[in-house]
Amino acid sequence: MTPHPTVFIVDDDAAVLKSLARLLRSARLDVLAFGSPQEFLERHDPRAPGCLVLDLAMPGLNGLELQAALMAKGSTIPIIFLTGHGDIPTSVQAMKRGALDFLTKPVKDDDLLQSVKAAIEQDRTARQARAELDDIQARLATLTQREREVLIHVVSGQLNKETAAELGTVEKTIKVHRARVMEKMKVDSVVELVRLTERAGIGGK
Amino acid sequence: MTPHPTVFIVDDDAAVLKSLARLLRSARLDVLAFGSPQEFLERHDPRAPGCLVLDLAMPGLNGLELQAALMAKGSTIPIIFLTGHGDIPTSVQAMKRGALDFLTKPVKDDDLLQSVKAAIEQDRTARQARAELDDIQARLATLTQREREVLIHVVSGQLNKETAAELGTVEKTIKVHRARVMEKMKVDSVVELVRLTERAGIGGK
DNA sequence: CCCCGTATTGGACTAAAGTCCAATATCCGT
DNA sequence: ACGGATATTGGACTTTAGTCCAATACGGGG
Repeated sequence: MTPHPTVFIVDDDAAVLKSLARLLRSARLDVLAFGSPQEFLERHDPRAPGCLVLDLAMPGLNGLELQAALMAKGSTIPIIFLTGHGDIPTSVQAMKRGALDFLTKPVKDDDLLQSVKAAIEQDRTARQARAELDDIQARLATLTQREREVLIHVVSGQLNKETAAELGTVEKTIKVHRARVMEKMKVDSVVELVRLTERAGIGGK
Repeated sequence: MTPHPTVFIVDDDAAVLKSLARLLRSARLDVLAFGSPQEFLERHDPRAPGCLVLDLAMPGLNGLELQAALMAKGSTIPIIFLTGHGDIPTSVQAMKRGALDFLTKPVKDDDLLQSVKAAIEQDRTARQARAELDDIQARLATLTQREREVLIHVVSGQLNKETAAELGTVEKTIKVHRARVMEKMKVDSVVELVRLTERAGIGGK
């Protein structure tokens, strides 16, 4: 079902790459190593679960740039920076942009493993939340334009008669749309409907 | 009404303290300077809006310890660290624990001002959110035990008859409680009630 | 012992929502 | 032009929820 989480490693130093891969594999983790950020950026599938262990200083694209590029591509993979010559402003920058951790070489095996585990866990919960959201969106997508309008009014707490007036139709019609909305959204109470739409950012106030 | 936001500065170096205070005051900010973390910890009122500019290395309590102490006290004041001799692990640690920024001395005036402004703004929105939550909690506090139970069932999407059965009473009684709940919570639709309780972490699923 | 807050219940309706069955009226694409 | 999706509306009820007025019951406090 859900593929195994993978630890992606990007480092231009082949020796480091190999050593990191060995450490992680010894902890029963699936590892995929990349020798350059470009390679990772091109080949990485954002749908793959896991986390990224990223060297900061690399030729071509540095770590922060790769982080930005991934963000731009919509990837939300948790990133753990690893660097030998970083400075404070860079680390702070990385953390502010959402990096999960920022470790310095030489890194203690246990520190890295701990961080990787936390990253994988966070990716897992983020993906789960995302999946639920996608599910809601999928249901929303089955609604017709009119049904969507009615939905908005319903989760705004309006009465059918009010909705009817605002949409230029009669209460009876609204009831029909409303029933279809409940059915398509797979809920059996307005309360559930409110919770769903709330998560999807609809209706608010 | 809402008091002016204040920038609290804590630094054991009197010269730095004075210079920072002057810079911030020149930007029309209210400033309160403290020469030691203990002093700040004792005298700071968590209700005061603003942010904290904190030197990392200080005798007695260092910056991170003060951060922890404030957190333990329930203070959510945004913290901007300022340090001359910090290292990456410390900065990362501070950021992970919620620091808003971590700057290095000598700091560019503009960097600090920018950060302080962001911190004040974040404090403002956090306080606003908190105030709304407190308001909801206050209303919840006016409910009787029974009314609270009914509330839970209502925002779970149950019918009055179901609630009645589970609470060992009749539908009529539930209606009365329910009406009182709506009145005390100051809402006029179940939809609003769901949104309120959602924010207060009640009912979920 | 009486008053107040709380919990309950009845009666009598009004309002709102939901359910079935059925019937038009468009618009769109094959 | 025909079939399907979409939007609308009616009629006829059944369920739920909400509203008013009233009344009983219980536990504390004053």
